[in-house]
Amino acid sequence: MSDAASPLDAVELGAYFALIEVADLLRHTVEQQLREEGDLSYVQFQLLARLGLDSPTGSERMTDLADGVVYSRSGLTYQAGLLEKAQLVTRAPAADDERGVTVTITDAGRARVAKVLPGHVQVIRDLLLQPLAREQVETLHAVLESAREHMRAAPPRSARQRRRKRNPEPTA
Amino acid sequence: MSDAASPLDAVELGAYFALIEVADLLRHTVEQQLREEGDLSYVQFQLLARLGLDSPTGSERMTDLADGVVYSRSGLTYQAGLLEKAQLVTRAPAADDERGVTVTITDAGRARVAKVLPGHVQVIRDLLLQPLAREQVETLHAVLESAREHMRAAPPRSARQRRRKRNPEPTA
DNA sequence: TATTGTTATACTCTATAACTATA
DNA sequence: TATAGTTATAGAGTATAACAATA
Repeated sequence: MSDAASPLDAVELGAYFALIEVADLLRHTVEQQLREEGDLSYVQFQLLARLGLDSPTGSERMTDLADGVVYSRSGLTYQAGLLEKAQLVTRAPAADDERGVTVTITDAGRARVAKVLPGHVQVIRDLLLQPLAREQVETLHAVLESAREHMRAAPPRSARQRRRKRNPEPTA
Repeated sequence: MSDAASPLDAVELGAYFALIEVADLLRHTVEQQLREEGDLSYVQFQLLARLGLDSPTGSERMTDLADGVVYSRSGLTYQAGLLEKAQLVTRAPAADDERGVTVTITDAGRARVAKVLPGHVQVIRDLLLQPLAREQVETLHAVLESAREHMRAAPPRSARQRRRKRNPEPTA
């Protein structure tokens, strides 16, 4: 609760900058791969992966789908619209709640994910995992998992109004 | 060199997804903070930080400035233009090479960085560092540093034409 | 009244290609 | 010929606010 924010030391700063750069570089490369091999943006891939790999039914409500992928509702509507236009998902009124919309992945959607996945994995391996010892991957996992849990639990300290909480990733 | 890409195991996948989500969440929060407290985008902040905190002279060539921050030359021109319009940097022909342009941070630019830095540090602390033990921060740093080094050295395997190599962060 | 989702709109950012000028 | 940087342009994505429909 000190209000004189002490500067970060070299290790803290290094961890932060390395995190940002590594993630940025990785994401940029993955985005290219997804675009070239599957004509998908990263967000679109995430949505398809949630539906195709995570959901047992291949369906999810818009609201649930938004969690962890998008920061605004209209953003999800936009992306879902693109996926629908590309025939990769369908949208239909939710069975139980007339206000809701259920998004369902199509066979073409599943095929698209399958088409893109090997290349995706390859990028992650080549770019991120390759130089790391197994033990390092394990610590990386553990530490980032702590951070993630904390971030999900702690909404921005600065009392910003909550937007969308973000949630689990595909368990592929 | 196996061409049948074996899938990633749970730990590898977890490390990847956690990395993406943590970085995304952190970046999103930092971007809000920078926008609100300093009317800066993250890229603009990075550029100012390079000039103000890294460079002894407060000046850098466009090309050097691009490294590590931006993926296209026109993108840098655009951002530098915004910073110049906001009086945070100046642009002038390079002394030695008539083709080049030297970007220099102004006093107002330095002031802007100073204004924004405490809040920036606070976000990183609260959101990323707070739940981690010192030892975890150290391993995180070490592991990500390996990954970063590897990424910088290894251009996209898939033989993509090189865009811009990316480089060091502010040593603030 | 609160929630779900869409629409309209405006804006920011990015990238490609064509171009100018200097090395 | 190659490099530095800009410009024109076009497209993708995001967010806010207003709105309609249902709970």
